[in-house]
Amino acid sequence: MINLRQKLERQCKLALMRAFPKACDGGKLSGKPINPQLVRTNNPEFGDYQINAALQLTKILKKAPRDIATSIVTELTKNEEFASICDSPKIAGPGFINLTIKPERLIQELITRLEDNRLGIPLAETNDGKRITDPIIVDFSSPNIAKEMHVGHLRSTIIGDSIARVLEFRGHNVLRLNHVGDWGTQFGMLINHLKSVAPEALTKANAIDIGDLVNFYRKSKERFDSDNNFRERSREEVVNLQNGDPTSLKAWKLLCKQSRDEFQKIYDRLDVRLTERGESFYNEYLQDVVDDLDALNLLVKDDGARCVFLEGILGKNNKPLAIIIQKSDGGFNYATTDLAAIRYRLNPSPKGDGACRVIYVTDSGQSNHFNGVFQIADRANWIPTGKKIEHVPFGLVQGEDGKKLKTRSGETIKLKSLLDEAVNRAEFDLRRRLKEEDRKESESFIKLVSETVGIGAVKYADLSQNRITNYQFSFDKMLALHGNTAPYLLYAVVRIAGIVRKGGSLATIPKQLEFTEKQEWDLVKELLKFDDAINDVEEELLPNRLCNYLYELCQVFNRFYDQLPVLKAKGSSKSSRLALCLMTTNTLKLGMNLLGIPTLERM
RNA sequence: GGGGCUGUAGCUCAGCUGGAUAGAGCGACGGUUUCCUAAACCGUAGGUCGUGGGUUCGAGUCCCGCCAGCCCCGCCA
Repeated sequence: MINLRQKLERQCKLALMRAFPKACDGGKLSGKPINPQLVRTNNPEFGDYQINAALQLTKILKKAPRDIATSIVTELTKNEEFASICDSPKIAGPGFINLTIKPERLIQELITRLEDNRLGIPLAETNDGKRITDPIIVDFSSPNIAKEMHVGHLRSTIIGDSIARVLEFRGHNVLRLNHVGDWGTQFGMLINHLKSVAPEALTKANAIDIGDLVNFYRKSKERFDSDNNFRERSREEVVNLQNGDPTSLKAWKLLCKQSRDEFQKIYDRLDVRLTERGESFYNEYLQDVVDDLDALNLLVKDDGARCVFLEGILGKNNKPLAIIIQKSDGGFNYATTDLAAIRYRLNPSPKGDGACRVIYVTDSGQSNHFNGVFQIADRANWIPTGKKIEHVPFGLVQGEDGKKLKTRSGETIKLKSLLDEAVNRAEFDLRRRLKEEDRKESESFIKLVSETVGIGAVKYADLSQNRITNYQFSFDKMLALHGNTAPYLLYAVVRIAGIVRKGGSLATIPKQLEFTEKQEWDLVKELLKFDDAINDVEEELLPNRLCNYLYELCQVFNRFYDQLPVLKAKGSSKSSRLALCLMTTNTLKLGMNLLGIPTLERM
């Protein structure tokens, strides 16, 4: 209820200014404007919102908090707009002012949203009411070429996608960038190996399918580690590639294409859309980074390498921490690439993306790195005022033993096999249930439900946890039918679809809604919190806020569903309850969609 | 040695500009189905919010110290 809340906030400020004009003027002068401290209550018995300002003002005003509260309430009730939104405010406890939204106002709000295909979520605008056109970049997923996607890419891909979806829905122009590792020293050995095992691939088109890239990578690494001659030729190959040698370039492109095709299978399955723009894209901008930092006198030669020493961050020996921009052999490394990327992304078109906000979704192990790089970009004045670059870190994926997730033999878990297992388990569970309930379903139904539940469970388990902390991966927990899981949420949607199948129509929205039961009002109020949840995700980039909301909505809905009949209700009660079902299913479908999880009609 | 993150019920986790009695789920114990998918709902038990200070009318939340765990720390990304 962002709009109602904003109106209330305005009325509260007005009331404060009228009740205590001197103190408010003083607050303005001192740069600390007096805030009504309007917050949502945590307990329904205190109404919907509460004003906490009275307690804080006791010192400034030298009055008892309840007296201050009385003065605020007096001013509030004089105001017509306030009176049209809230019942008369109540002073409670040491000086809280409890506000309750009028039921007719809640119904009005609900009807507005029922008729709005955006469910009351506004499009993002600037302060003066214009649409925001500058893109927001979300940099996520970022696997390495010639390697398979593994569990380490899971969180970035899922969290990044959800953040991008929420921003897109709010109307932002979102550029989803896949900053793949497609450059660097490892390509020397890969190209070298390719040339020796499949030279025909470099002369004919589509001559070869490398097939198992992981195996290919492993074999070339083995040779690199054991064969001096091979190692030497690999180093030369890196130079060839960087100098733009056509054959090396062709080999490189071939490897990239192979990887890209493999990645795409996973992205298709996860329904994640990405624009590939690998590290190599920034090659031509690297030298400028060095030159410009040098011109700004930020570069220092140390031990043969050219570095920027960070301010306020000490490394070993109590010396400022150095970030290497150019290696002693003249090569660049990842800090250089990231700096070039920052410049390109923030530079206006056509020399850049002209982004207003750049979001990096990577594991928290890179926090130090981004801290350093952002500081350098800032000191070089490469971040125009009003533009934001932010690291969105997330914790490790751990097994149920609390250690980094590995296979039993200690290897990294492939993303594909992880998804397969989730889907297989969902299928097994579904078949068992069908048998128990003596239901017959087609194979295509079983496949669809298993895939949706399995993949949805993996995504939801990840998203529903605060991303900052490490995340304990458990198939049993994510696929559980109870608790804060994808199956529980999916089931609520299915229940509503069941009502429709049994003769309830959600097609027409009644002009008048009538609610008499507590369970109905609880659901109304919960439904109206959706915009707050979306707002939270956009501001704090925490998708778990949306998950928590959807979960709570399901709990409130299930209580309603369990305790009140819908189809057997009479007259306006039936149509009003159907309207609640419609709003609930619309909210769940949209909410799940913003998490990247499709819903089902039956399961 | 330096830096970052985390520490909340037996377990996994929420806790939104500091606000009233710290919330879920799992697990445990007990109850509910002639009724829209019981894949649900209701109830009981379970917490000195790592620890010691400080700020505040008020601290799980902010500041400082300490303890524990995880991660990172110049020529890989």
